[in-house]
Amino acid sequence: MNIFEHYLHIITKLVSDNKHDLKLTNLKDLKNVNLEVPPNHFNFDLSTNISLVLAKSNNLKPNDLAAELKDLILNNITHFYKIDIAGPGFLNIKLSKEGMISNINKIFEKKEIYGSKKSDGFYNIEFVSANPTGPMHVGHCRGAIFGDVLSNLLLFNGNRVVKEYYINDYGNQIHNFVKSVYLRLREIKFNEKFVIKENLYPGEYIKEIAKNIIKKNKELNIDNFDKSFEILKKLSLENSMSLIKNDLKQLGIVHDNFFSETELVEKNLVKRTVNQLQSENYVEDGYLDPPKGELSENWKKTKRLIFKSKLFGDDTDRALQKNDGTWTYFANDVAYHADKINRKFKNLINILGADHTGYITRISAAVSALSKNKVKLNCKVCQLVKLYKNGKPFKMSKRAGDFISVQDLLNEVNKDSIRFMMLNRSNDVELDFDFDKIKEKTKDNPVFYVQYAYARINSIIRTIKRNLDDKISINDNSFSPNDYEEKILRKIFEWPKVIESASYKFEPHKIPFYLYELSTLFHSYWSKGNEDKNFRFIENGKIKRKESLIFLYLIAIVIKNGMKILGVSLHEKM
RNA sequence: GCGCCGGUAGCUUCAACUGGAUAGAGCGCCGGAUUUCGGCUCCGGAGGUUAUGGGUUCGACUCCUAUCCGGCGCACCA
Repeated sequence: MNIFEHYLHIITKLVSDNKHDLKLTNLKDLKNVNLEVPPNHFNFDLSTNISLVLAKSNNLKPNDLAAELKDLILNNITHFYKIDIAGPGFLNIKLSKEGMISNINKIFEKKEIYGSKKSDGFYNIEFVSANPTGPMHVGHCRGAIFGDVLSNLLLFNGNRVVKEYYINDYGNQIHNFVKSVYLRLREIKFNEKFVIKENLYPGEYIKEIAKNIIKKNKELNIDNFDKSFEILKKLSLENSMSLIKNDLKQLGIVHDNFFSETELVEKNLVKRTVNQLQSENYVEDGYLDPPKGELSENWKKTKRLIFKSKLFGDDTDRALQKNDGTWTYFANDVAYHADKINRKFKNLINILGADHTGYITRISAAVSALSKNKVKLNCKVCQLVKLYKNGKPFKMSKRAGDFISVQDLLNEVNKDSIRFMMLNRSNDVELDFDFDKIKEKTKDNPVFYVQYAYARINSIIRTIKRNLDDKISINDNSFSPNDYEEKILRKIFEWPKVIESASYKFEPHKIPFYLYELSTLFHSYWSKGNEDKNFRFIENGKIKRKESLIFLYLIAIVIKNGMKILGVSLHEKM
């Protein structure tokens, strides 16, 4: 239920039914007509550019057409009671009491699904996919939360969504990781000193993993690295994945599916995918262009299988094989995406960190080639997070090899604050994450501010001995909102629009922004009661005006729906 | 050098509903309210050539183009 869509449909139908009277011969631009929120100072509920759009294609003066449309609309739509013509020919519309009541009652019926828009997409969202070589660090956090909330958003609209984690458990990094565990094991068992060398993982957590492995596998033979590699790999990965899953869990994130790169290779999916592309002439045995940047001395022109991603707008073709003939990371990833396509997803979304931007074109090219342009891959990039504490950049002064982990973050601030703040900015811009601000109980801390609004509402509801779950509706026409309530109502009506635009553009940050604005309106209304006793909600333990009760319920519904999508908890008391 | 992202008020903060009206918030600054249903809350004010030049049109922060500044990326790594 979106009143903008609803009335737009009614208005355009009305106009096209009356096109002769209006002397409209050309209605092809009707699809460009929109119904929006008018700028604040106009004090109207709806605004449409219909006369501007239609005047142009019909050679009429916008203001003349506007005058005729105004009468037509007012005479036919009982939910509207006043229309002004503004600026070059905008129609600003005010809802009638009947219109308000009808829409408010619909919200009370919808309740926890108010704002959702019925869709039937089938999405695969791949996010986090942190290398399984240790616990998660801050860099993963933003993308993790972004992916999770985007999933919630799409689910809210009724889509089917699979949240997926691609485990990069193959290749050199894993080899180095397992080697590090191996050396730590020997350190424990044979007292051999662990020497930090290039490519080895020095972090303390490796010791923990090693201890863990020993504890559970007393008989484990570690005389020879190559011989025990496979079993060690398995044990090490189990450990690191459980670290990661624990981090995710504490952030409130649960994936539906973990997809292993090793399995992909073992099941021969890479070879099959490459064959498929080869038969369609997208893969050939050839030579790569030299690298574009500084010429490296290591670069040699050698023949190998390459994917012709230039055909899909990439600036160079991409290698599928390394010098030694094994598959590149990219080749495996292409196979992985082929598998996603085979699983019949209609929409693929990858959430990436800023350092993977350069990868987007080639993997998108691969998806286009594999699906014959039928499946769309959307890559959303999360920019860097900069941590601040006491006004200064926050760095952990631990010894080399350690980094700021998700655990470090969770030791400072709770999951709710992290989630809200990580989303309180567009994914396209760098984000400053300020520890001090998040702990404040002030308006500066958006999480607190929104949660506080909800707690205040609950306080009132408690005082008058009602419950937010009570059924409520408007049953008579004496309903008469004041100025504050009209503003709040407009904001409430905007909610479905926020959801639509957030899900259409994959921009969940619009939700925290919106909730903050809604909370501002509420706190402002509340404070009016300090100034002027007439604006207090309660007198002698009873609600004074039934209108205010309606609005408290409306705000609570929307805050609740919004925070549920964000995965941030609310409290009745704080 | 090439590619991607960004450049909006004094600001190491950002919004602007996929081309609409007088470009909005926050911080800071100036002024005011408040012995409360629930606490650092509220109201008002000043502050702008949207990085710069050109173009597209009834209309541009938004699209095109050139330039400048900042970030990230440019492997046979993952």
